[in-house]
Amino acid sequence: MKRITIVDVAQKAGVSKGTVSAVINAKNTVKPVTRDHILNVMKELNFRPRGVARNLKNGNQYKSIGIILKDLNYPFYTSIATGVKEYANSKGYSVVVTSSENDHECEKRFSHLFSAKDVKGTIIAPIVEGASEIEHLFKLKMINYPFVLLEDVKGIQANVVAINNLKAIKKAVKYLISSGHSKIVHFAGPPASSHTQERIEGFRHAFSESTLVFNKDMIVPVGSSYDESFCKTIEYFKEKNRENYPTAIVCFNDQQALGVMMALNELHIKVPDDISIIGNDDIYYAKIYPVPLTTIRAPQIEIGKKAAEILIRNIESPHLLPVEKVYLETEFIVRQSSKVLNLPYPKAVV
Amino acid sequence: MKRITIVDVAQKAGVSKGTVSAVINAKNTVKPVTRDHILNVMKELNFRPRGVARNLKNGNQYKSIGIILKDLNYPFYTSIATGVKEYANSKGYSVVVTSSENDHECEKRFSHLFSAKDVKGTIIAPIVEGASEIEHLFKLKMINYPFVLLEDVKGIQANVVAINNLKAIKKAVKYLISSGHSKIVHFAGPPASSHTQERIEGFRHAFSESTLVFNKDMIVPVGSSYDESFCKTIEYFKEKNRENYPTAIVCFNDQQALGVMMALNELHIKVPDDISIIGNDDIYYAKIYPVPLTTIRAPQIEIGKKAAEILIRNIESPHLLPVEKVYLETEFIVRQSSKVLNLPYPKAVV
DNA sequence: TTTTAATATTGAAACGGTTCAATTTATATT
DNA sequence: AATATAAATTGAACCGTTTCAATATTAAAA
Repeated sequence: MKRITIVDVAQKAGVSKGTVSAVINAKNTVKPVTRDHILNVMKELNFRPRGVARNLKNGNQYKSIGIILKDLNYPFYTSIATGVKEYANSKGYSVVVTSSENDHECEKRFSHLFSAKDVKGTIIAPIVEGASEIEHLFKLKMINYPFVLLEDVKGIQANVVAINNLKAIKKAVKYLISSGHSKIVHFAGPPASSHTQERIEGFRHAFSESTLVFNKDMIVPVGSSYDESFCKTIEYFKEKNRENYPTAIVCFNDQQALGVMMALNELHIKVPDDISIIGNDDIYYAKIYPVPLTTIRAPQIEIGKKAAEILIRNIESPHLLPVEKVYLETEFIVRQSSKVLNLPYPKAVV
Repeated sequence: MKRITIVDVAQKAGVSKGTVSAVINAKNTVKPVTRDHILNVMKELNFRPRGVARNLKNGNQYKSIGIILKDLNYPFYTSIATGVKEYANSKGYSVVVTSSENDHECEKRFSHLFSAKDVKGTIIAPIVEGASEIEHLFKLKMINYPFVLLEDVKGIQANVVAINNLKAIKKAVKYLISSGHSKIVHFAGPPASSHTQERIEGFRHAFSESTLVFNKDMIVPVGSSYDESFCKTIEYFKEKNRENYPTAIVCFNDQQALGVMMALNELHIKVPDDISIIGNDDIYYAKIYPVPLTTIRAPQIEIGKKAAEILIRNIESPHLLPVEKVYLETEFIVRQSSKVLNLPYPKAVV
């Protein structure tokens, strides 16, 4: 079926392309009767002017950048998007967001989509699992399309803004150790995620730098979703005697931590009196809970802003810029889900 | 500064446009040495082929639709987006999401952006406050650009998929009344939102259909954010004697309800023993709380799917389709934040 | 070396609008 | 009615790519 163009409208209405164009663009040079007639013909033919064609001549009416997240329903990502938006808007860019839903094909499709739609640059939370395919990133590089990754990807030199997961977890574990915890476990994230590996690594490192010894039973495979974590937690504690309970759990992320806390609530295990819980990310909902969550705050807004800053710098530069890699610091936030067991120097009784 | 085009590259590289184009498109007809040379020139000039121009000839490589939400950080909206995505993906469309952040200018900008970028159609959560401007919607209509609204907007005939707020709240209030509550209040949403008005209206209606009488002290202006609702709740109860406490609060939405519950927790008022709380929306996090929230479930996924269905039907139809308006039913979900005070026919003691 | 086949490159015609100087038509003025 | 002016319409050039038949170049075969 042939696509309806402005020529079809012009023909059927018995006018020139120029006049139809004037109607489309609401110019006031068209005689009302002509205008109405053309409008009618447009409706009859269901003519929809192609944005692409309109913009070819006009150029950059609207400047925009894109973000490809992994999950639109996890507040961590939407907060990053908020940061991106803040910076981008201040520079006159609109931001469009998409989510790959952890699907590699989807990520590829979007990266092409954005470059095809003249979205000037894109911030990508890349799916990196094992030997991940990155030819789509190479394609973007080839056409000098500006992009920034939210996670380092091996095998390609590209801009990155991320946090240091290893260091972050280490800080948390060391805090627990120094507050007298010795039975600490890590509820790990989804096996495919690179974050999972980095956080396990950080957990282990913390032990190697302390007097405690690491053993691999300390790593419990759990996953990141609330439901998974709720179920796995119930299982985990059902199989154990009370004297073998850990005194602290370092969670993969806050969503998991919330699942853990709900499960413990169900099991009548008190947080933080019986067990300390530490989350990761500091999502919005981590505060909205009767026992606010101690967590490792990733500066989500800052990540977004920094990524947007680098992206827009690249977009606006007339010449190709060298690659930048930025790792932002995390902040350990103590709330009420964790507890100091004993201090190195016990408080004197007054 | 002049924009770099494929002609500049061709000239500098001493080849024709066609060859450069072949390189850009990774055709294997180019001699490696030529290819490398052209690639170098592209880098030197920082040449970025314009997607718009590439797509003009190519046509619809990628089909996509857009969504303009009001707030990317409120799970209610992102759940709708998830529904949209499910349907759209099944039909081969990619979905791009934006948020107007309750800013009317932003909404306008995006609606133009999408139509300009050849996003085939858009689902819009319109900002309707007072006599809201809707000329941008008229503009879309004029060019027969397909769109679906997530809220009815007065003054324009357009596709709508929404819920019946009035009916929903009414159902909840009637439930409370029939379970023996008589001191019921409504914590209202942001004054500018049309939802706020509709929900107040529903609240009032429920009374007019019962033996209880409505008075306007039952409507407490609170707002929708967590922080606002936390503070206002503290204030509200600080000013009251215990005997004047309501026995039930119908909240504007779940986020507000969570703020209320946290505040009550702070005030040592027990939910549901002292007060019943009813939310609205049934967002994901309404379940993730030690006292799971009784709420009025808006079928978010379904809303998204239905909107996408109508949108895509319109996109793919060769002729202009008549306007559709769909109102989906809400579901009242009783969890643990509400309590039956006394049944109409008291249970016999066995 | 010539012929043939395979490979690489060219360049003009699209793609579907917008723009704007030139032209035509309508209106107002003398 | 003729002229000047204003309003409406036209149409060719243009935006920056891709496409593909035609051509030029190179490699293989005779």
